[in-house]
Amino acid sequence: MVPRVAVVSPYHHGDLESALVEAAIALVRKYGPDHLSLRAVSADVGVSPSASYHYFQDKNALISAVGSVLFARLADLQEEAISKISGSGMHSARERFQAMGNAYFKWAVTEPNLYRLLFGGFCEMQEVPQDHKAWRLLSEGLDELVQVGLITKSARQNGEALVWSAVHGASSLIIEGLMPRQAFPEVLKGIQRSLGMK
Amino acid sequence: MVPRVAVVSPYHHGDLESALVEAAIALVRKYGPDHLSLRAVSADVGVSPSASYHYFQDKNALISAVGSVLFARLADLQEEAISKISGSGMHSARERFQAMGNAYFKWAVTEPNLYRLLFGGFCEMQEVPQDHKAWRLLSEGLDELVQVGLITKSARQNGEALVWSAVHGASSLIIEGLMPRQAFPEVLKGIQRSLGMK
DNA sequence: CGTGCATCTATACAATGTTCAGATTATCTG
DNA sequence: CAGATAATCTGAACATTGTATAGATGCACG
Repeated sequence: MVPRVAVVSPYHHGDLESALVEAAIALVRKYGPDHLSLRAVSADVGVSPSASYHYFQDKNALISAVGSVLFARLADLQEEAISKISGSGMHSARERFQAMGNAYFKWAVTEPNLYRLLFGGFCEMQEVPQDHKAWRLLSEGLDELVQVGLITKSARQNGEALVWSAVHGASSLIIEGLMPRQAFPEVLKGIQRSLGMK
Repeated sequence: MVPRVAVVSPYHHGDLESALVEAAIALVRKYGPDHLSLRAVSADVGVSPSASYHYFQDKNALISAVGSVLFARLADLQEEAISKISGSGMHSARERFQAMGNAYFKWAVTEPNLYRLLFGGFCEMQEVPQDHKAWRLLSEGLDELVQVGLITKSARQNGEALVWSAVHGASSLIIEGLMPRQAFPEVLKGIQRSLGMK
């Protein structure tokens, strides 16, 4: 028997669930989604591998939890980028729209492993999140472009699909090395042409 | 010196390298890129797990080999779809262009696991060379649109980036369940608007 | 104070990637 | 055509992984 004195780390962690998620994010960030190990996550938190099964059914469940956290954070980054541009005219509306796309792309290239986990089929995201912040931001951004008269109402219709597809596609192809980084601004211009933006 | 034809010998396989690649493709197709097992691949071919290390440095090398095979096959499918549309007028040029995008998308939705392996960061791919069939088809398709007068020369500039980004992005988002299938035709329309296509 | 319950540990098991020594066969040399 | 040499494959081994099960631990509450 080991003499048991005052233990530094308590038996009950207190907030193990989110601690596991954060540790998983850190490990995916470093080594990629396919090299995420439940045991390494648990060890980083200072807990036995079995402990995580109290909060997540299996490894996939943890990954899915990571996915929704990351998706929310990406939306936060976009919102932050938008909020830095004030004004209500045509100029600032366009800049806000571009800032949204740039924030998305910037996150992809600075955190390719997190991006892969989020959009690479690792986490099961079943529903089309119409009320998700990311979708709301895009939708409201398009609405603003209509309101300030930069695009027509008919060009705006279903604009979300084209915009998200092009921005996501370019980000994905670029971080996988299939396209040069310099292509992204061109894609942004193409999106605006597609919307008939002046 | 050249390895000879496949004489059915229990010990020497004859064409193990490509047999491993084909078996890997079949397994990825079924179970996804992250559940590909070297041992299962070897077992399917009827060979010891160690045998594959004579042809591939490690699991990643096999996956990368699978990747370039798949990329070539995707291009073949696109070429086949294009070749089914004859004629040299504006109408057939547009149809060929659309057929290319549709073939890409169709492959993505019918083989999501292969698509994920190819574009999900599993295989280390270098920047797609200008002389790759997939790039050539896209490039020539855009050139044809200019030649028949469907788009202007200036709108065509760097059109590859926007087209590939949008088609790839839509395919990716749709197979991951983030976008409804029905959004793809809208994206195709958006691409044509972006090119100023009549 | 002690009883119940949520939380965490220990142990075990099968599967995986990978290495290495050796067995088996094909090919070449004399 | 025989024997040597190189190419190809096997077998066993090791560390690491996800996960299941049984038991230990400590908190809240009677």
